[in-house]
Amino acid sequence: MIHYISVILPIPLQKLFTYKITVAEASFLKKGMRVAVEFGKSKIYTALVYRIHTEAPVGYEAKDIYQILDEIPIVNETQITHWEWIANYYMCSLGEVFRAALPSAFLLESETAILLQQGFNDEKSLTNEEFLVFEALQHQPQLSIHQVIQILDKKKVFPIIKQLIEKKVIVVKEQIYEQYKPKLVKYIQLTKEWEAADKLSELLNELGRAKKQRDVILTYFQLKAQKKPIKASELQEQSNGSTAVIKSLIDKHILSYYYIQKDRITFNGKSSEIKELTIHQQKAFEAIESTFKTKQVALLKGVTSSGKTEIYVKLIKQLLENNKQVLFLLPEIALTTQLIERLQHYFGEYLSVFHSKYSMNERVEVWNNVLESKAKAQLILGARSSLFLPFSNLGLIIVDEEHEPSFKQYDPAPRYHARDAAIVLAHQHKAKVILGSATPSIESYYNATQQKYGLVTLDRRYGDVLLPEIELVDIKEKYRKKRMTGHFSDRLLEMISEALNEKEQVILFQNRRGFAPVVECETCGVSPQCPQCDVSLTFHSFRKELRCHYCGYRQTMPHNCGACGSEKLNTKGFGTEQIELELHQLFPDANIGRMDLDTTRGKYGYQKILGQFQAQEIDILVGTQMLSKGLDFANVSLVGIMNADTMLNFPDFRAHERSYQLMVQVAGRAGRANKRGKVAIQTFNPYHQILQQVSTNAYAEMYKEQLDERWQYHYPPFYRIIKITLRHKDFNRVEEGAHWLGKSLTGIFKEQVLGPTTPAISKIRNYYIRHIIVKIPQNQHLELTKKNIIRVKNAFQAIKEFRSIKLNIDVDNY
DNA sequence: AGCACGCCGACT
DNA sequence: GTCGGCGTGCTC
Repeated sequence: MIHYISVILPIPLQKLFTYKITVAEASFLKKGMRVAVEFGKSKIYTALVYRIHTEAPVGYEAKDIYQILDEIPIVNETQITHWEWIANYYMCSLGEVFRAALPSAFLLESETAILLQQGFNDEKSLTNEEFLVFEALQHQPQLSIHQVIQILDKKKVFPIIKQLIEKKVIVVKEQIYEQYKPKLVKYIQLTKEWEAADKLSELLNELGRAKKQRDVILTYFQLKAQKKPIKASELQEQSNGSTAVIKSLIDKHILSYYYIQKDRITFNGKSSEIKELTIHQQKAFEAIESTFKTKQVALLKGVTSSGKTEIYVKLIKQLLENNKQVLFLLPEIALTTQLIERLQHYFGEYLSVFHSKYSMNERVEVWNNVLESKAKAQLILGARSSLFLPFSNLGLIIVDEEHEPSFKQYDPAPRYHARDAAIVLAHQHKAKVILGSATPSIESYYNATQQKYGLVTLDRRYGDVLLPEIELVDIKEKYRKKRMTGHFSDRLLEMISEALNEKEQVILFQNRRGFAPVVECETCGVSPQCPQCDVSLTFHSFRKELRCHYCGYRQTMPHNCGACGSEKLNTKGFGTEQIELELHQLFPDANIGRMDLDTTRGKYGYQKILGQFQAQEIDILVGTQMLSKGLDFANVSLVGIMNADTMLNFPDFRAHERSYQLMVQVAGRAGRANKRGKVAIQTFNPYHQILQQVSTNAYAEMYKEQLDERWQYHYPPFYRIIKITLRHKDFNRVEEGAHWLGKSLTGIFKEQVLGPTTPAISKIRNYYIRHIIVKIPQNQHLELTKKNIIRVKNAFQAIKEFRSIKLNIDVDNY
């Protein structure tokens, strides 16, 4: 009897592939273990055992497997079922899900390059073979697995590589992550005994003759008046003291040091006890519990700063006590904020963080801990990909900031929505789901009103802090009356000055980076375009260059118009850079920071900026929507939205919903315990219904209007959308292909097909793009629809002229 | 996807 | 005469 295994390969092919195994291997292997297999002429892939059987394949001879990679399955049955749902629902291959699901360290391929790990010197601990690889790496920067095979002159090198990784001799290429060393900054404060202001004279007395020390203390009090944390270096400099003087004050227990990690946001509260819930929180908590008796999903709609986290904490605690695993999903960017640290305070030893920026070793470690259901992996905090961890006993999934678009993966496949996939996963585990948001997505709120989800609302802010006061500033009027300075209205400037005078911080939001999105010739009206994309180039004043935000193309800013030679080049529109520049001129004494893609390059870029903001080294922070994600800064009293109109006019059926969410979220950054925050929204159209709704916090009204529109124009939640994208370098080729595909689909789905349409940006990186949208009414069979689409797709790709057209399908592209 | 095979243009 | 362009087909 010959034994076989069918395996999943990490490639976009629908099929499973069958390999031959020995009897011994057949009894050892289990579904969910990895094997290395040869595929094609020379490639070696990591594959996952899907089925062990004795059915000889017909039509070809099965190959032997190359090697077994695991002792025990690293993927469980539930996961594979979940993957199958994803592959099926989002119309991609199981292999693509497999690839997305496993940390790359689990997917060693023959192409994988091996590099030397810095700092290894314990050569004696290596075996002969290991030493050979080590030595080879002394002479060349990297090795491929093929080269390792040659060097060792044997076929099975995976165990050796695995050993070398474990011994920290080598790293695998994808693994070169920027090493993050936390930088500590020394801050200084008075000790408890001397903290009270009335002790100042006593203190100065005490110091008596020590003039230098008295100077230091006096300087300390001066600096303290600025309400900022005081850096040790700053104190020393300002007081003309020396390290010795400060040292002696430290020794006398008058001053003490404390540290803030420079690049990282630090949590500066100290509580690690789980807080008592307020009455409102407690009510919400109980409502969730009773919802869970009859429903699987609860939507928790809580205004910003209502203390949703405390409710989560209490629920998590309950589940952990019952030995259930909890998954806490967050949008990618929110993961670096205070929330991690807060939860670490509560659940330190049970919590692991998992996200794609973590190093490969860390991710493998978390994976293994979850697999073994270890104590420290009972609560997982992570971005969307943590959905794929090998949970065996999941009790609750929390999707915080449920409305966030970053839960949807756009590229590459699987194009899944983590919120929706989480609900399915929870269902498999018979677990519950909480969707939390201050501004729920229309779909989720609709599901709640349809009784599909339970709805729990929390509309009191913690400590009854008032919601910020929102003021709409009509800049059309201001321009007319000449009350604008650059892009600032007199009103906004007034508010900024006020905040600065009070030593409070300001956040300014402008959802566009760079200096100006368009450069235009005054004489002939021509503006420089990207040679590879259908967009005009954005001017970045920092490097005096023009950049394309889609392909990264850059050129130096020309002196005259490329079309007519005129030297009168103007900029149109504005971005964060320009706002920053104007601020420097308007408030020369303020410290201004900017946070956008350009200043947050590098892994810890934005943590650094946020750290500075937290430490109040920055008074005014200008940024893009990065600013909106769950950051709480105690000292921010004013949020300004520079221009609300650009986002409102975005051509997308969700533009209004998104604008509402974004503005409410950004506005939520303003305000603190003892003072009502202020928000200024500059707009040309203050009567726009969305702006009115933002300013009056009228979610229900916004929801109703949006829902009507969705109904009228056949959008979700009433219709599902499948978006097909076609891309090709040849304009005519896509044009024809899209036309053909559109016609075929229309043949089946009639007026439910929209397009082909040319997107607003019709070319990116020299690829011309076309979209076709299929709308599926609720009563239409989804499976069947997808089958039909796949049939048409196959027919499309059978036509040889169209085969080179890149085609992708995005289900629920929102 | 990736890769080999294969058939046509512009170079030593 | 060859190098290399990318269209085509296949991968257990």
